[in-house]
Amino acid sequence: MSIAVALSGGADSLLALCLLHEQGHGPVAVHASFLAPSAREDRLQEELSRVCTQLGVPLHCVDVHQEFKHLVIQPFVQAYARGLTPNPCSWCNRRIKFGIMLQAAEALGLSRVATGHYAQLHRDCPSPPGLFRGQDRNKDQSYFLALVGREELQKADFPLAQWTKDRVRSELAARGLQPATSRESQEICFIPDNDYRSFLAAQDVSLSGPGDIVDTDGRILGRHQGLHGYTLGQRRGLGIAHSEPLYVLDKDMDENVLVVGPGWQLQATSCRVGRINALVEVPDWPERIWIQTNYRQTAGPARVQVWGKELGVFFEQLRPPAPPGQIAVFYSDSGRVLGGGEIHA
RNA sequence: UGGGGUGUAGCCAAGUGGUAAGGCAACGGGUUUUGGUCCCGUCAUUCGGAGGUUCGAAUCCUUCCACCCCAG
Repeated sequence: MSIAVALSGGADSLLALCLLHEQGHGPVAVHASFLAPSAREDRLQEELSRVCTQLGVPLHCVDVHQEFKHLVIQPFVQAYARGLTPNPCSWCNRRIKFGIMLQAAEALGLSRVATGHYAQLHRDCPSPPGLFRGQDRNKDQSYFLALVGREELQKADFPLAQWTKDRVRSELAARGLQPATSRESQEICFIPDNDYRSFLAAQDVSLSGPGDIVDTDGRILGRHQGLHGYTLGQRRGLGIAHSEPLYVLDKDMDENVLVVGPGWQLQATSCRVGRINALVEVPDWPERIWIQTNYRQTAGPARVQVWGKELGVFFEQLRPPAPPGQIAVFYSDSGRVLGGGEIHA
């Protein structure tokens, strides 16, 4: 009955709040600050307070920056130190938005949490809840929600499921509302200037130093500045003049060597996925599923095999390999999220 | 020191008299709630230096310089 709306400051969650309010759900806005207190955060809260007053909706601000640090930032840093390429947004959705924030909402007597995600939730389907791609395929964010547990998704709500991005702004304008933050949320929210390498260097963690860049024959082509600064499939930043573009093919953490090669060598036939979050029990998955390993990537057909706690995924066609640490999401033909997990080596 | 070769942007490189291709790298921008990818744009008034021939030279001539290879 009572529902919390996770209000970030952006346009999407604001419209989600408006919609629930207008539909008579009597929502309560909950804003969680992920970062340590700052003047910027204070201003944001003032803005949100003003907007909520204008709407006539109560606002609660909760400080989750300690939890965010332990559950998102530190795993992010540790993953990079181990040579992985983490996806903090996916874990944030699981652990913070539909973890800590959901708990905070429940503590306030609210039983559900709505967000501004572009994804659809169907409760009337086999083994509910059914998480589906958003109506706006260009803005679909189901990818980032694939790690959220079934129990938590039962308590979720995505009011923008049927919406398209361009309508959101005009609808807000029609209501005389302006998002508190003008910029869309993009890039890693806890990293200034979008410079994750500098951020890592400032952390209390040991990272590998410079080393050789070699081709698949072992010829030394250049130097790298620490393997954490590179990810599988990366092209830019290698600084190697060659007859054709070179991409990162492998990170050898033991030898501290970066292996590069031309684009045609960047092809994979399979991958291993662990830490599976199954939204549909794996035995109930269709024989042929669609795997997506990046937010903006067309999913490709594949078959899966259960290997203990992992899934072996076999692609029908060659696809670019996904870096270990990234999130693989499995879809059905109809765009239902069957589950997600973390890419292993 | 003889003999041969080469010198075009950060790297590779086309261009042999008609007014400097292309690739890579780099940089800038676009797309994007991760990292990346991808797309678009910018990037030599100048061809090792100096003279000369010519209406006109990176391209021909002279000379100097640098580097490489083979002889010694």
